[in-house]
Order: sequence, then structure tokens, then C-alpha cells
Amino acid sequence: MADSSFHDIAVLITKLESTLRLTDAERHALERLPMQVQALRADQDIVRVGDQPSRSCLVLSGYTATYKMTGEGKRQIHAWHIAGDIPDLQSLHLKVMDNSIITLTPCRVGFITPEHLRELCRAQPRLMEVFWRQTLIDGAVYREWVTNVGQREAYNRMAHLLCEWMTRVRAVGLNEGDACELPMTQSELADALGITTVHANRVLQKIRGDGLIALTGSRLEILDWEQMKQAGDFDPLYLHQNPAEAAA
Amino acid sequence: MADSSFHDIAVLITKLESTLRLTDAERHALERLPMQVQALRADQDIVRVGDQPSRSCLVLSGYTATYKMTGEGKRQIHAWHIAGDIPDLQSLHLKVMDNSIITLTPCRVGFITPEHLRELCRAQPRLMEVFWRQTLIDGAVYREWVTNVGQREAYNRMAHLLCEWMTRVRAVGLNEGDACELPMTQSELADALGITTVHANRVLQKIRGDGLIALTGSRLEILDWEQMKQAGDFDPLYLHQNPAEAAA
DNA sequence: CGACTCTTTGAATTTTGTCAAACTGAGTGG
DNA sequence: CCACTCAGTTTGACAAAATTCAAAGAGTCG
Repeated sequence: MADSSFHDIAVLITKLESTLRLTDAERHALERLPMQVQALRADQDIVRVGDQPSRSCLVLSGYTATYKMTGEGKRQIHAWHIAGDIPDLQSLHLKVMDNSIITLTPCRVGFITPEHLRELCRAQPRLMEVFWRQTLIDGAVYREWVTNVGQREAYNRMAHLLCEWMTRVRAVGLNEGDACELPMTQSELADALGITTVHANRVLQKIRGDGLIALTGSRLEILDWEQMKQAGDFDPLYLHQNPAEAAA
Repeated sequence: MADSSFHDIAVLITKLESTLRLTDAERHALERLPMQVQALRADQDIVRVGDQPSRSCLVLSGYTATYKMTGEGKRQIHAWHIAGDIPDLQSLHLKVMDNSIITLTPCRVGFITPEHLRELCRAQPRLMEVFWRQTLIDGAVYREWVTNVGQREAYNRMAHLLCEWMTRVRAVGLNEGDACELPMTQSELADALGITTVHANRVLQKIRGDGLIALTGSRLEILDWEQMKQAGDFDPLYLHQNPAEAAA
């Protein structure tokens, strides 16, 4: 565990600036935000259902996911998080966690107390709007996931997930052209899509066989973006990434 | 179309007071909120995907739902709304609608401009927190829906939906004991659960046959709440209804 | 090398979807 | 008041999608 530093908070500033130009005052307020940095191994729960966390976490590097277990022991993953994301920003106004958060890879995360976040929001009302906006985008993504899981067949569901992943990763510059890291196992992909691991494997094989992607180890490359968008019925509107629209 | 009145905004005040005691100043600010009241027929779109709405809508009476169409013409319903809900509160910070909203029954809705809502939030910061919190709860419900559609079989999915419905309706007093109105058709239930209408009918028959509910016309009665909770794997934590916890 | 986890494959089974048609009940207009 | 319409519900037979169970490869790390 270590103290906050300018370098650590940079991922958050980068993320926020991707949709909104920050003022110097806002940037400085963010840089002064007290944060406890911690390194975590893969497959570790950061918070669990029922927790009343005393701090929020900012992903500095690595990847995490939120999930929930059903009474029958099945796991549903609701979201992936990458550098700059705050997976439990909801705990700013909801006292009890209704989902768990787990690291998919080794991670560095920064813990921020709600008091400091509130203070920041009070001092910089525009940042508050940006945070609120971010939670609304999270909601928009959940809506799309409901649609994906509810209405599309497994093949198209997987294609949609991969399109979304590439689009989000690209927005924060973690891509190399049409290639990027795909840090989740097929079992985790399956739990995000509401299908079994076996079936996830089969549809991945099919998408590969159709020449739409290359997937070796944890490296994903989209070979035919047009066909992928079509297969996944992917329209990035719901990600609300357009910076122009955010400037309002 | 008619002007705002104290009576119309009452449903919102009731809803907000169910999780938080309002001050007189807050109540008065709400009562002064300009609102255009409109009566709508059933099955009418209030807003559509791609719209950049110039006003948010508050459901005064009747029921609405948000939904999205896939490229293949399938419809996914993400949420139901009842009196006191603001289905497109998201448009306060997201300029483009990524979902449509439709009336399930004849409705009275009140339209409020984002400017007036912003003004209200500025003047009454605690109300802003309440609205933000409400959007976070919407997100929590989406997460549960992803889980429901992704991990549970049709029978349990339906049971879960009915448990949630009764719990929400009860919170605003639209129930009569363990009975209430169920204003959506089986086709709409199916589109919310990610199953076909035929299959929705079959699982409803089964739930009835098992003696868990009575369903005649649009009147739902839960006959065996314990077994329903178990069948639906229903834990209301995600609805964050506990008023005590909201008072923080 | 050995112990893992993760991926891949095959065969049988279950759940759910598709198609088609009949039934029901609440209006509507003659 | 009775046919008629129309949306919504119900049923049956068949097809497709996805799961389950079981086991074999592949890759990685100590």
C-alpha cells in the first residue's frame, strides 16, 4: 500500500478528458485527491455483495469485473472495468453493495473515501456532473447488456461483446490498431453472456472460423470490423463516447 | 395539455419521501417546479432512440416501459415505470436517447425541462443527491435484470419479475394486500424476460398451476409469497428501498 | 517434470423457439 | 342486442439452440 501520486490519478484525468476538457482548477483538485494505492493479485474480490464499503476504488491498471451470484450458484458478470474506471462509484449514494467486484488480472487500484469524493464534487460542481454522467453511462451499458443477453443468439451476443470491448479499450488508447488484450477467460466471457463455457468456446471457434477475429492467448484482433459490427448488431451510441455531446 | 398543479407533483413527493424525509423548503421547491401535464393513450411512444429530448417526463398515473429494438426487429424491455418515476432522468446529462419509452396503459405524464430540473438541483442540493441516487438505483435494477435474463430459467425468471413488480408497486401503495394490477401483456412480459410470448404463456400457466399466483385479466395476486421468493431467487436488496439507509 | 487452469471436442438431453391454429373477451357499429 | 373485429391468450407438434456430462489436449508456472 502506498500514498497517492500525480502519476496514479493520471488515468482518471485522461478518461475524463476524453469526454470533457478540464480546467486547471479541476485538474489540480483531482491531483490533490487523497488516494491509497494498492496492488492486487488476479481473482481477488475487492468488495462483496452486502458490504458497506468505506471507500470507492479507481482502477489504475489491470482489469476488473462486477458480478453477482444467483441462489443456484451461477455467476452473472455485469460489466468490465479498465484503467480510469470507478467500478463502485454507486457507493457514493447507495450504502450497501448489491454486487461484488473481482480482479480479472493483477491490478493496481486507488482507494478514495466518499468524504473526499463528496468534497471534490462540492468544490468542483462540473466534476460532479461528470461523475453523475458516468454513472448514467454505466446504466446505458447495462441496458444494452440486457438487450444483448435477452434478444440475441450466442454467436451474435459474443460478437457484440467483442465489439464493445474493442471500442472501449480504443477510447483509452489500450489498443494497437485493431488488436488489444482480452484479459477474461472463456468462462468469464460465458458468465457475462449468460451461456455455458462450452458454448462460449463453440461460438468463439465459429467466429474465428468465419474469419472475423483472431484470438490467441489473451490477444484479440478484429480482422473484419464491418462483419463484426453486423454480426453483433453493434451501434456504439449507447456508450455515449462522443466528446462533443458531453461539452453541453 | 394543462399546466402544473400541486396535485400532480404529489406522486413525486410521495415517492421521494418514501426514502427520505423532505424539508418544507424542498417540498415547496418541488411544488413550484413548472410542469406540462399531458394525457396519453396506451401504446404510444413518449421518446424514441436517437431523440435529443428537450424535456424529461414524470409518470403521474398509468404505466410505461423503456425498450430497445435489435437489428432483427426483436424488442427488449429494460424497465417498467409507475407513478412517481422519471423514466428519462438520464437525459439530464446524456443528450441522445439510447432507448425508447412507451406507454403500457393510458397515462398522465408531466413534462419538465432540464433547465428547471437543473435549477432545482442547484437550489436544493439534497434533492440533486436524491435524483442521482435514483439513477443509481435504476442501474442496480438493470444489473439484476441482466442476472435474471442471463442466469435463470424462464420459470424462475418470470417469478422474479413478478416478485419485483409486487415489491415496487407495494412501495408506492398501489397494491391491495398481496394483489395488484399487472398492466403488461404476456407479450410485453416475454420481451422483458428475453423469451417468446408462447413460452411466457407456458411458464405463467405453470406458476399458476403450482398455486403460487392467481392471474385473471390484469389482476395479479401472489398466493404463496414464500415459494415465489424462492422460485424467483428474489432478494429485494438491489431495490435499495430501505428508507433508513437513504437518510445518510 | 508435474500440477494447475484453461481450452477444445463429442454425444445425449433439455430448454426454448417456431409455426400454425383455435379460443377468449372486450369493444364497435349496424 | 347481436354479429364482427381485433388484440390477447392458449394449445399442439416439431425444430433449433443451448446445456450437460465426460474426457482429452494445450499452455503456464513453480
